[in-house]
Amino acid sequence: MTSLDATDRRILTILQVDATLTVADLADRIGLSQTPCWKRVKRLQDEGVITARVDLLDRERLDLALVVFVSVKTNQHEGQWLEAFRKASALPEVVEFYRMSGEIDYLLKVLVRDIAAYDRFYKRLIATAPLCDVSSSFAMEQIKFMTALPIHSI
Amino acid sequence: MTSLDATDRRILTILQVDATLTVADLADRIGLSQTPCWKRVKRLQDEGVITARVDLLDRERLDLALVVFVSVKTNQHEGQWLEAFRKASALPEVVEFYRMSGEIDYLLKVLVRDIAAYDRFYKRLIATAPLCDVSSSFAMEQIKFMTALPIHSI
DNA sequence: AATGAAATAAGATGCAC
DNA sequence: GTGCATCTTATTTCATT
Repeated sequence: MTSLDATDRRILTILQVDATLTVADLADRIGLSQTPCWKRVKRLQDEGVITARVDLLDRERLDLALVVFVSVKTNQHEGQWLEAFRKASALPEVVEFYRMSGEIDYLLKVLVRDIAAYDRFYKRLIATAPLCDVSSSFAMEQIKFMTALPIHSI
Repeated sequence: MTSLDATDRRILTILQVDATLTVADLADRIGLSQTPCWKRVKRLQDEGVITARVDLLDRERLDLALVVFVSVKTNQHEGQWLEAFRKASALPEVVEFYRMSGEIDYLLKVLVRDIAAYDRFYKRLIATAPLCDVSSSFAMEQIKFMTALPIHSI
C-alpha cells in the first residue's frame, strides 16, 4: 500500500481514459522509459489501485436508451427487510445502488430499453421487499458521463 | 451498422467486464477460433459499439470516498441560462450530468474526497448559473457499481 | 461465415547494467 | 532509472469447409 506519487497519478489519469496505449506510448507521455513505466502499471494493478480493464459500450447501440434514477424510501429498517431489499442489486438492470443519507433511503441507477421495459423492471423491484415510497426520475438527456475518476494532482 | 447477433453480445458481455483477455482466450470462451473472433472484436470497435477501453480505479485509494447526487431545480429555462449551467459539466468532480423529466430539472453525480471538498465544489457549482433549488444527497454505502451494461441475450 | 495453420509485426516482460 | 533480449500476443494471409 504505497502512496501514489505524481507520476502514478499521471499514469492513472491517462489509463482511466485510454487503456489501449502501449507501454512505450504511455512511457513517452509521462517522460519515463518503458521498464519503470511498466513496473509502475504492474504495481498499480497488483496493489488494486487499478481494479479492472474493461471495454465501454455504446448504450444506444445496445438498446438501452433509458436511464432511470429510482429513489426508495422505507419505514422498515430491520435487518431482515434490508437483506431482502439488497437482493434488488442482483437485478441486471440495476447498474448502481446506494444507501443514502437524508430523505431518500436508497438510490438506484437503472438502464433499460424503454418505458415498457422499465415497467417490467419496476414490478420485479417492488416484489423484492415492501417499499414505502418509490419515485422514478427519467433522464431526458445525458450531458456528461465518464468512468474516469477526478484525480487531483496534489 | 450491422445488427448484433448472439455471438457479438457474448463477446461484448465478456469484454465489458474484462478486456485483458487475449483473443485466444476470448475465442475459447465463446466457442470460436481466433480469426473470426478477432474480426468481430475489430468490427465492434470500428462500428463504435465498443467506444473505449479503460482502466477502472479504486475510488477509496484515490481519496474520493464521497459520492454525492445533486438535484437541481430552476425556474429559468431560457437558452442563455442553460448554456451557462451546462458549463457545470466541465467541473472535474462532476462525473455524470443529466437533464431530467419530472420534479428535478438536472441531476449530477459528484465525486469528492470529503464534506469539505464537497462544500468547495458546491460554491463553484452555484456560481455557474442562478439555481432555484439545489439538494445534495450523500451516499452512505455503495451497494452496487458496474460500468457493464445489462445486455439482454435476446 | 467459420476453421486451421502459419507468417509477420507489435508489444509485454524480464535481465544486465 | 536505461537499453536490450526474449517471449507472448496481435494481426494478417491463405487454403479449406
